[in-house]
Amino acid sequence: MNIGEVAEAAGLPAKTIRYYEDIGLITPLREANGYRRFTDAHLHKLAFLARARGLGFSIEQCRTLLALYEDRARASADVKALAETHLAEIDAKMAELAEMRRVLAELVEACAGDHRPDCPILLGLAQAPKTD
Amino acid sequence: MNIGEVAEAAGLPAKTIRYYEDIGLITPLREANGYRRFTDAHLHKLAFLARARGLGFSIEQCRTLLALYEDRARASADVKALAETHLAEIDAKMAELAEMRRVLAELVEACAGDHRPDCPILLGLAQAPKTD
DNA sequence: ATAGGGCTTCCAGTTACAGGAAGGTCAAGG
DNA sequence: CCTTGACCTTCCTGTAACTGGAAGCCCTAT
Repeated sequence: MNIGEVAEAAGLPAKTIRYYEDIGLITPLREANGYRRFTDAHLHKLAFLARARGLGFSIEQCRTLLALYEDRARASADVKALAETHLAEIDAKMAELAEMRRVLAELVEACAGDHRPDCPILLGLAQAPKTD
Repeated sequence: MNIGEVAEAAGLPAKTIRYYEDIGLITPLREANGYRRFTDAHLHKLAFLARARGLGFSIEQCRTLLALYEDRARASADVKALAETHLAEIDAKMAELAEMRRVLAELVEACAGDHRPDCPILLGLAQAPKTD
């Protein structure tokens, strides 16, 4: 397969696949004309990466996951630990967003949103957060 | 005030304040020796920025908020519209994270996490997401 | 005179790509 | 045979919002 075909099949932009090669995540073969050639195994790996990225794993985490995936002697505990780390990261981000949302929603609700200049949102940003 | 003092007071790293000057968010005065000098008004602006950033507004949104803040003739509707846009962004991110979390948690739960290599997490990444 | 702490500018690195330029390759059509 | 268009290649730049570090000036205290 050429890069276009594998990109389509893996659901990744060709640009991204070239980038993954750059950083050593995959190593496609090369045709005589310089074109990259991908095997089914490459496609499989790319699809794996696409899904791992889709779950929010960082590139480095994906690199580790891929290594574990290809290590027949891995312990599932290592995979689980990595996944739990990431789960905790997700939870931390969600909590941060939820707190932002809470404060922002409160300000938005207090704002009339009309032609007048008085605005509780700007006031809220200008003043120290009230300790409620 | 010098940059160290205002950084402390605004709760922003000095580096960040220099960066904000670079991109034109604030324009401190300068002493004869080249040191930046900040007034109370500058501090006020920086604290405003710190809080807006803390709520997740982008730098460009902060720029707009600051302009609205300083425009006596603003309409609160404009502020509210911006805040609501950002609220929607937050909601979108939270939904994305929640979906990641859902799928990932499911995989983690299915994984024994022991010394054996069998791992539902890796299987889940390797296979097309099941349509449940 | 020197030691320290704070200040300056400038450059590089971070994450995970995306956009675009300049140019080679290949199959089909005229 | 030539051209056209769709692919492909590499290389360079830009993104967001800083952070870290180097080299060097400024000021105060000892």
